[in-house]
Amino acid sequence: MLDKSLIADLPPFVGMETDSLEKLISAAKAQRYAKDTHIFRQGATAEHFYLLLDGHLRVVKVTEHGEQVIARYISTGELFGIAVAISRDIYPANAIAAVDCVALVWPNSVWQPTIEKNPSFATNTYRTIGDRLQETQDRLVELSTERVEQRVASALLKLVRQTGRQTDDGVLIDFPISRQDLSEMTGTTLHTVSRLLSAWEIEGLIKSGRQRITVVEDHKVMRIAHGQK
Amino acid sequence: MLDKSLIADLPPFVGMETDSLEKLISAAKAQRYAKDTHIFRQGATAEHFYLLLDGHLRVVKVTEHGEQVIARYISTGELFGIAVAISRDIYPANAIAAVDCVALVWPNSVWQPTIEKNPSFATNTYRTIGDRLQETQDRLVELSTERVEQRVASALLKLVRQTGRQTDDGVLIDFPISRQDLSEMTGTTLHTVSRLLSAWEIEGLIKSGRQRITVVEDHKVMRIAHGQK
DNA sequence: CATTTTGTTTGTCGGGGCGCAAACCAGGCC
DNA sequence: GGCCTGGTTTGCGCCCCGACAAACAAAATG
Repeated sequence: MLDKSLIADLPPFVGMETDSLEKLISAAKAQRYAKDTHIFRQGATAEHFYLLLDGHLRVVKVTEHGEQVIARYISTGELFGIAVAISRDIYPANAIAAVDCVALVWPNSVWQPTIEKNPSFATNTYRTIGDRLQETQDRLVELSTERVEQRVASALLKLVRQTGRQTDDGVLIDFPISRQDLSEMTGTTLHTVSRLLSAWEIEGLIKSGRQRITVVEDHKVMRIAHGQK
Repeated sequence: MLDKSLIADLPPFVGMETDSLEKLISAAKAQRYAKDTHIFRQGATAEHFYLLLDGHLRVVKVTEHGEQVIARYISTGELFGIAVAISRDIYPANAIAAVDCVALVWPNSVWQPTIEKNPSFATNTYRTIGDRLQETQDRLVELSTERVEQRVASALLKLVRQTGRQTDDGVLIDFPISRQDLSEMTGTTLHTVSRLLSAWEIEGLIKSGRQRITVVEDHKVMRIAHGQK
């Protein structure tokens, strides 16, 4: 049996009353997802919504020509797959575990009553959706007006902020991320990303290895992201 | 005094009970906005939400370097400026009248009670927000993976679908739209847009004049948008 | 009607970054 | 340990498209 303490302190649930919380958690199922497996697939009918208890996953849109675009990364403590909140009956993207993950899964039928009984939960989740809309629009602006160099730098900083772990070298992005992934976040090719990272490594701004990136001189990366120099 | 019949049949309000509708409309103020004036400004504190009763307006993000990106066009019957729905306290963009417009204006204080009393209104608006999120993400994918030619063609088709008016030449986009506007919708320059439109006009796909575009051969434009040929 | 403003067209040039290809490298796995 | 898969680096050539410039056309203004 799951305990409400698992989620009580997570942002989506702050302000919820204890009994509502207990009811909610009792309707959940915990589920493990191995690295690189799908939690749900683009185009599938949306029957559940999720909370990521542990791990990192990426939300990926696939075009009809097979190209992939990473819409966002989801980190521990975030809701995802909440198609039901915006009345969508299919998932608009794939969700793929970037590392081994644990998630709570609810059937969509739980959503409506929960929203109605818990205004603070409703507010929290709609704010989340707003955040994501805003973030997506910001990326749109970025993609429209800034050059590759700046976009890759921004993406690095966003990942660092979201999932950075302090090490003695600098701040490490705390899950495996390839050049290809970065290119799919920034609308370019892995070749270009590779070239940029190589250059930055030589200049000492970052350290990187196979699917590992550590930001050493975040000031300088920020300068690049903002187009100075 | 405003009458509820003004809005009763509009999508956001379908399913609302008559007395709620009357209450809502009685809290509204109608307001006229001349062409090219701002309804609200990016960064201003969000104190109202709006419904466009007549006209067309564009939602424009401005970057710190002064470049503009058109997030979307709003047409008659749509809600806009609903920052309050997603708990934002400032508007994330400018709203500018593309033609003379009439809008209903509500103070934000009306929002919460209306949402709570009218589940169908809540559902409708959250679906709208979902639609906009989805649309924004689709544009992100487009911008990441498709070339200028396809993006401009897609933008034309979207405008035609949203605001097209049948004429004997073809389908006219029913408000003034410049090459510059199109470039700000598609992440390119007005020069490139001008060249593309000129070429398409010679091939007979469209007819265009100063701030006027008519799509003649929508099949062919669709083919371009989908990258065939 | 003359003038100014604003949108549009068109030419030329150059470069950023993509496509393609090949070699390299690190881990995982047997 | 040795193979092999998948990630990374690097070189090269080309082309799309952005930058700049200038002329033009059509409204708007008075």
